Amino acid sequence: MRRPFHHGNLRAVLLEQAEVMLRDQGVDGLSLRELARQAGVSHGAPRSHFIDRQALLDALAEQGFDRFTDQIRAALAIPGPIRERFRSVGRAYVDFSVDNAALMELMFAAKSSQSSGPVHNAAARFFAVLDGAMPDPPGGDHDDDLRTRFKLLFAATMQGTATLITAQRITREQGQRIIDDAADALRSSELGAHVLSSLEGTG
Amino acid sequence: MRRPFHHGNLRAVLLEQAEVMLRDQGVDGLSLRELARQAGVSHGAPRSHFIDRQALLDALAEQGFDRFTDQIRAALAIPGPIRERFRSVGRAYVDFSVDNAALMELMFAAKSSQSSGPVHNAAARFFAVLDGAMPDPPGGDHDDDLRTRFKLLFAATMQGTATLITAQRITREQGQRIIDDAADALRSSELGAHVLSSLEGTG
DNA sequence: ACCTGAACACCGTTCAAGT
DNA sequence: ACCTGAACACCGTTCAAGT
Repeated sequence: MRRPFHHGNLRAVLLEQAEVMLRDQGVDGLSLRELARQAGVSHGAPRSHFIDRQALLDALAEQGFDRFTDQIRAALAIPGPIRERFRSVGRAYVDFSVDNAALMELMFAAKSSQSSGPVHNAAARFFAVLDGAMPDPPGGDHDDDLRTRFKLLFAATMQGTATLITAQRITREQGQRIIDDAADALRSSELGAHVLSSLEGTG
Repeated sequence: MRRPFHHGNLRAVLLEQAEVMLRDQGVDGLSLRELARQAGVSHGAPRSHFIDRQALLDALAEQGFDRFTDQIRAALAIPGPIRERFRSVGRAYVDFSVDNAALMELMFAAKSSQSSGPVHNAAARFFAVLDGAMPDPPGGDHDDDLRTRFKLLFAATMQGTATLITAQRITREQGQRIIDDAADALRSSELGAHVLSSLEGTG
């Protein structure tokens, strides 16, 4: 029972194994030839599905953004007051980032910050959902600039917390505490007061 | 006038060129053989100064932490009220991180988060100086846990801001705004009130 | 349309040998 | 102590040829 000439499933298998390899060995350890070996095909075979190594990394980044988006969406689905929403999103953001550290590097790499293409679109979808963490106030008389500043401040805190945990400078527990403190500090800040006043009781 | 057998300066030259290469091509583009070529030595020569590629990367990370430390120290040297100190440190942190993005990756890589060795020590010195952004209150009756939480929250915000700029998700100007907003939000927060009350008028 | 396999130009690492 | 240069085992990429 020899393998057929056509694998039939190669692209999916390569992506799946690539993710395992990425997690275990990091980006540097991700080898196309090793991937081909594991899939039982010749080293030239991946070329039919990914034009080069970067194309495979881009596909991983795209997939990563989609999964990340799902996680944030799930966190947003949990009902509760606005403070609880932020904590919930923060937890989801940090957890995903820490559990997929090497993947996050790919996703946020300058290379992947393309101005078009599938990765760009997946990233755009992600940030759109993340924006949903703070729904538009019912009135509509909000200051868009203040809202942006508020959101970016929280996004930066989440991202930084994730980086510090991944770099093993702080523990996961300390990271969780940072998120909680950030949610509190933001709420009680002048910036937060402006932005959140019209949202109280929304979630 | 042929080159002498002993380069005499090879280690320093390799490190210097490696930093240029790191900035221009990223970590992936940093090749020992290319480095040797530029220095006019054989490809085996670097071995006498760096046992392997990672050893050179570690040396770069160590150097990076030392320079980063200097930048933070310079920012702290500027006199002013505590709010201004935080803005100043934040600017320095973000500027260095963005201007040395590839180097920062090395410095914060899990590989470099060693429990001993020169890199670990350089990192420890850095974080000690960063701690100095918030000097011990004169009274001494402060809550150490609250201070730690306060510092980590600000550190996470700086780090996250830098990452978002490097990933080209936000502009440098937006990043600067985040730092300013963070300084304000922290100050007016309950956490900030507890921690900073005994420090007002210190700087 | 998908895969093979040789070929090419790169790597990092090792190590005996030279100065 | 420092450097050379051959050797080895890996890469990614290209491309004619096979099915």
